[in-house]
Amino acid sequence: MIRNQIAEHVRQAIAAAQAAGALPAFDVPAIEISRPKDPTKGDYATSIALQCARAARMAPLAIGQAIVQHMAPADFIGAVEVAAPGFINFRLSGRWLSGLVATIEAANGRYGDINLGRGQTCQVEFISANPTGPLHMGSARNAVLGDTLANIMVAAGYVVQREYYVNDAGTQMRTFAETLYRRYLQQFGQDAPLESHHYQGVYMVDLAREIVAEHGDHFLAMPAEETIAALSDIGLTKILASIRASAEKLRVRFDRWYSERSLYEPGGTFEFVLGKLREAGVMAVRDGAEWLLTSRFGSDRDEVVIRSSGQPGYYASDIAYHYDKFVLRGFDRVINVWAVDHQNQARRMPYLMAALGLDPARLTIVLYDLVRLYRDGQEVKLSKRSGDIITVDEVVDEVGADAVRFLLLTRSNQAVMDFDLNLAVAQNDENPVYYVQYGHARMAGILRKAAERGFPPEQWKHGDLQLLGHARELALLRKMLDLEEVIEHAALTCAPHNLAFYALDLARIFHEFYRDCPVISGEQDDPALACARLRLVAATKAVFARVLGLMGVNAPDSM
RNA sequence: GCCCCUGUAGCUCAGCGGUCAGAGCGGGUGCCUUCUAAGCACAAGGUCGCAGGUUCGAAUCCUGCCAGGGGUACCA
Repeated sequence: MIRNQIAEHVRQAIAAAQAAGALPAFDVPAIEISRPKDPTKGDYATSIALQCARAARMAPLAIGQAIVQHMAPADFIGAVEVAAPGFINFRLSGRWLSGLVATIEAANGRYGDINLGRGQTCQVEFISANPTGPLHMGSARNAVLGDTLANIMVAAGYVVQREYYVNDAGTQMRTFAETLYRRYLQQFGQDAPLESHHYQGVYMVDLAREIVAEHGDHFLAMPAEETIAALSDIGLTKILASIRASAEKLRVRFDRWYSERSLYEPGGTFEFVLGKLREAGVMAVRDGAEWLLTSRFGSDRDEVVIRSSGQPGYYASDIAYHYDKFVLRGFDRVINVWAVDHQNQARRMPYLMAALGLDPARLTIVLYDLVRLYRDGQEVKLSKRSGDIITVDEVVDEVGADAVRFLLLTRSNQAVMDFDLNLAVAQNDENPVYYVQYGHARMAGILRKAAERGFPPEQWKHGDLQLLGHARELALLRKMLDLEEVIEHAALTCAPHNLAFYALDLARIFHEFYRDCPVISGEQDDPALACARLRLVAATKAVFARVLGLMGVNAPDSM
């Protein structure tokens, strides 16, 4: 990354200045290179002179001058300036910048890849919605965040596994089965009213109807408990199939669907981990329940693992599941994407990790806020219980996966998102996804037209990049140069929305270029420039395709 | 009560310690015989919730307050 090269260059300049006596000896802090907000200041800047002023007992400006005077020339540096109150501003050379096109070409569609992860394994667990009904829009946000984050981690050099944790154990599953049982009986005219805690949604009626169609009255003759158990399995299979289909509509696929219930098989993970924790002496029986003593690891409370009823609590699953992730399967890192209503649980996970003897830093919980759906200015309420739900399928069918994915990525994770169905479906310039896709389509159009007019790729692929020097061309190059840093930042902060805003920026800069720099309409005047610009356009197209690809959004060649 | 998140242009939101506060949309004015006008240009629009503090420097960090949302179970 060029930023690191500049930092190293500055470090050497300081050492040289100190060796020459232009600067006194002092410990040099880590040199941070930032991007000035104001592009007229330069491409990169460092405040190192300001930071060293006290240690060096010199005025920041004088320090800056001394550093710059002892800086070796480098091909990537176009200009260096010291600016008040003590910044050193760098401008990249046009020659070096235009060479970025060749770098992008050589990357073969993978420009932007970095080696932050160094091949470590990273599991991203996301959606993991209770398998008791169709996916709603909150889960869609989870799906898009998790899937995009997984893509980002791959680009950042991790080996990634995508997992859906199926909550097929516990009370919500029991409630689901009871509901299904009653809906099944109702299909045969029996009086089996739902209670308030049951799932009221009409999809449960549809499910019961489907089961009647496939199995008839077969279950009526069986004892209730047996029927409930059977319906539980059948219903779970069907719901999971529908969740899988909904996820695929959003272009989300999992490497593994992990069953919570499997943790509790005899001799399974839960038993094993519980034994280990008891052995380690971090379990205690109190009030008839068995607790994990997380207070020993910094928590303000202990957690119930086995309830006084003898049933494991939800913390039990977390313990076994995360032991499985880190110890049995050996992931170096794990990212869980959870909705904010799990914030309390999220806060306790580090203590659980510590109790398991694992470094809490290996687990990252990404919390995201609610999605509020609006249609015609009115909020559309979501509730699985009441049955008044807007499903992912309905929204994707209405607005398309591209718009859903892009819009869900235009908000930072921890911000409540108002999802405007009218905006999403709008096939016009109000919808930012088209602004970006249109940029890609225009590039494809240029390349297509170029081929028609006697400029096929073999004609321009060796075009002279040194001819690129127009302000719009350089602006485009600078933006493309940012991609590695954007991916790094997105990976470090688990913030996929950075990609959406990057794509929007890149599109704007491309559209400006498009207007001011005709690529092939002026080729009769300067075919060499046309060739250079065609290379630039092809590289830009590749960058657009890459960013949109990371977001799971299509990059159309025409619109 | 305590904890977490959010409060930035008319609207929806980026930016989260640096050198004149940004984008998209909406509203105003221009630009299509020339690579797709789903575009571009120009102008307009902001006490970065409020008050203190830290710092050479704060929208960004700290404290307090105000407003909105979420969380605080032997539910998941």
